[in-house]
Amino acid sequence: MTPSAQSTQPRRSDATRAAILRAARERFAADGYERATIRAIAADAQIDPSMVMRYYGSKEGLFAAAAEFDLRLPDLTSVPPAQLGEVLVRHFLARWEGDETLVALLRAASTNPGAAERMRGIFADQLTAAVATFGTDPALTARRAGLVASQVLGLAFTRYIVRLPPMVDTAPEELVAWIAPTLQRYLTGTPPS
Amino acid sequence: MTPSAQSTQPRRSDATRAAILRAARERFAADGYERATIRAIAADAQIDPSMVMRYYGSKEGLFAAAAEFDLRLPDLTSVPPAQLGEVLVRHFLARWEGDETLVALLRAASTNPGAAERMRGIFADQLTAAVATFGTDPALTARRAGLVASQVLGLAFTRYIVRLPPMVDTAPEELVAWIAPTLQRYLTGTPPS
DNA sequence: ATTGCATGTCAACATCCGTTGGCCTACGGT
DNA sequence: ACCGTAGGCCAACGGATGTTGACATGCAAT
Repeated sequence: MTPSAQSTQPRRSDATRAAILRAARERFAADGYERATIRAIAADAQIDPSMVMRYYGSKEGLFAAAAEFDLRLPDLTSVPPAQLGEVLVRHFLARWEGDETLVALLRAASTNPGAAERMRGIFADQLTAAVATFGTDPALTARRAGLVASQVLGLAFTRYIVRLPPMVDTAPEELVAWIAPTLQRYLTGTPPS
Repeated sequence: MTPSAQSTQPRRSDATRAAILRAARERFAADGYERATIRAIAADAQIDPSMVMRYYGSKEGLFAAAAEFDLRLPDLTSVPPAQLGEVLVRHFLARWEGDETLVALLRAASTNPGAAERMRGIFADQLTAAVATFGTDPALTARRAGLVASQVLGLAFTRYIVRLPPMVDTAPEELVAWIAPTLQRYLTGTPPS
């Protein structure tokens, strides 16, 4: 422990590590897991492919590091219950437009089992936990969270992956207006008979 | 034209072609486009990889043949307007469970541009056409169809690809009950301000 | 100044992939 | 019975990919 008494002293290669991670996220988001090659990522980051192996061990390890993600869901207990749906869609849409990590994860989850597992974790843990904070019936929270995930992921899939023209061209605010009632019902609606 | 006067006389290799196509659909559905190798498909069909090339030209050509698909949407004009949503979810769910072609297309669409293009065609053409048969405002039909696609594809993505536990465990009838009102509103609901 | 270690480069290996061309076999029309 | 041709198999090529190891370089502590 030489200069600063931090638990992890800053390494000289941090810039390189960050460049690799940034390039990896771009490539994974644009091409998916298998088409995104280590060589292409290294070229983008202007370093040698072997550095990727040194710092992240393997392609799987690189993806695991690049796909680290937090939904950053707001505290739903401080949201008026009638606006839960609207708040959620707006949050997801903003989170998706601002960070390509989720697109990378979404693309990779279709073919890579590890990515699917990670996606399952994110939505089963973070989203379910958020729904549980205000839910009444614990037996239904998982199902409500799953339904919300189905609509939110469907929105992302059609807008960012398949790029269905109507979903790409529609303004975010209009999407929010259409989809918010759906999430609202999934979250607080009475379950069907 | 020996026996029957059909325009395309049956070839002796039809059984092989069908075996290849069946194996291809399975592999594409299970592994996605890039992980599904021609060698593995040929092994499943118990033939030589070169036969795939002879009959389908290339891997792209094989996929194009294996991903041929028709949604077989029912005639929506003969459906009571209040039940449009329910009829549609039920139809999609049945179509998805009964034919793995759609799963193959869905998986491949994440990474393969051609598959995404095909998916765009299916939903932009077939679904939009079906919605247009009863729609009142032509300017809105594309958007309504896109919203329906977002929920339906999200359902498929979470249930068959990511395999989110709540979406996998829930019975089809209960999913129909939850999701039908969503499609109903996307199809016939009044647009937001 | 010298040593040690992190950083980076270069070349190569082993494997797998899509694809190709040559060759054998057996059916079907004559 | 004969022969053309379609069906099928085998071996190989060219290229790409993940991964590895040996070797250079430069910073930092002694």
